[in-house]
Amino acid sequence: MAILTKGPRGTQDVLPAQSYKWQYLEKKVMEIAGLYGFREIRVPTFEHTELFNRSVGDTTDVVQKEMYTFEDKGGRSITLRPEGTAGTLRSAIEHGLLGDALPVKAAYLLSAFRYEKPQAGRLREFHQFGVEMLGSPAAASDAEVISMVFHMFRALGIEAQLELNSIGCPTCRARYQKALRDHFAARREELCDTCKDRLERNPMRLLDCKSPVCQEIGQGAPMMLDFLCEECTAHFGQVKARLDGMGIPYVINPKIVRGLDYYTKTVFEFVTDKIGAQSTICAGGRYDGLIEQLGGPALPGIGFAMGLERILMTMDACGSPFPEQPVCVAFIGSMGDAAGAKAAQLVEQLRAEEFWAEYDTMGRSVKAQMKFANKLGARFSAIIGDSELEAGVIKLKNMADGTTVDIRLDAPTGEPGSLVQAVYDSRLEEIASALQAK
RNA sequence: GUGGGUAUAGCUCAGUUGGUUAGAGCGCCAGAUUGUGGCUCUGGAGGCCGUCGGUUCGAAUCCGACUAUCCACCCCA
Repeated sequence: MAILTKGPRGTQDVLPAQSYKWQYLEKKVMEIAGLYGFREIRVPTFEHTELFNRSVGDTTDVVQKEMYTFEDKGGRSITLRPEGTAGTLRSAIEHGLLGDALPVKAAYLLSAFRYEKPQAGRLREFHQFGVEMLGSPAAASDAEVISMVFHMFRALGIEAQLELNSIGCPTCRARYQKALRDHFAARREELCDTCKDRLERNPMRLLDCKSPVCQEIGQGAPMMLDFLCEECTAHFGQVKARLDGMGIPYVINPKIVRGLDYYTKTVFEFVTDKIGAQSTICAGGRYDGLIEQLGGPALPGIGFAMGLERILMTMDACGSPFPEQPVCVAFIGSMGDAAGAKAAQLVEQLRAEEFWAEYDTMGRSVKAQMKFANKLGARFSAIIGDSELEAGVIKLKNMADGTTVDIRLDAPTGEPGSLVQAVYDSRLEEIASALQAK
């Protein structure tokens, strides 16, 4: 197919027939976030490359091989955001948000970009909803953020399992990584090639290698949770206690290792078994040193992001309910110029009352107009021709049962006999019958 | 970056051991007595059979490369 008529690899169009699902999801999560005090923040699509190098981390895959980085015409190194936390924190620091009452709670809906090989649930441009809660070191904030996700998923009809871990603070993690290196270094030569590399760069990744040999060597490897310092142990205990208290089920998964460098202490993922290999639909954690590292005050923070494409896939797989799409209330067809102008007037009256209404813009036959009205799912239709114009009356047809009522063309909008009034009346009957049905 | 599958109409897909003008369903358009939808019937439009090369008298069909796509690894949301 010609390059002009094909979107770039790893991108996806949301077509009109599907966009209502996105609108529903975005509205729902933002509403719930609002109940928890999170207000929307909007940050740029691109940032200085250095911001991501510092926050996400120089050694991570995301920074090393997945960023869309380019030089702008002013010679600056610019990167399309691969995630939302860095820009959000940069913005909070830049605008002094952290000098206000704490905690600062911000929520975002954004697109992010990573140069990866596309597969199910993984795109090069993808969309995230996420929040950042800044300033609170307490386990209560970890629990609040996690419980918010829990409630969002319940509202969206999503089944997912919460997995929880603590990766400690820089101090206890350093001790742990040393112990881990010692464990694997003893049988270094048997490890797979990537794991030999991991041994130096990111030893915690050794634990979830799929190679049977590496897994076997990993048996009996030290566990992070056993190396947590006193403070980190206490914090993790409090998070679990809070979640228990709120009745939020979780499993401890000591193998959760976030791929972004900034995480400390609590890390968590919500995973589902319904959408293929890319099963993490929400992930986040605490990042206590990050704000300071980016040049802000020494304040802790916690946040998460959920991948909206994956969320929608999960909702479809779970059979989650979506709101009904709006239906066309009336199609006013016409024959001839004068009638067409009148139809347009009538339709505008309905639109002024916030009804979806349509008229013919194609110059089609009456039959074709009716067919189109049917395709739109219009509740009512009418055809205006010379005789209707002369009589000043049109027949408004109920498309469901074929019954008609007379509408006076000259009746003002609010009066009986007018089109708008007839539509309102019909809705009253609808509501009444709906009530009776219950 | 590494594997494997796939590539025919807007969509979902047939297409025999290579053999004439490449098919179906859905969708779209138009008709089936005057100006009325759904159901039914009839007709129509719409394809460089992903691209390039090879084998062959002859390729949608066999072979190769490329590209795209899907799935998995990896990574991550």
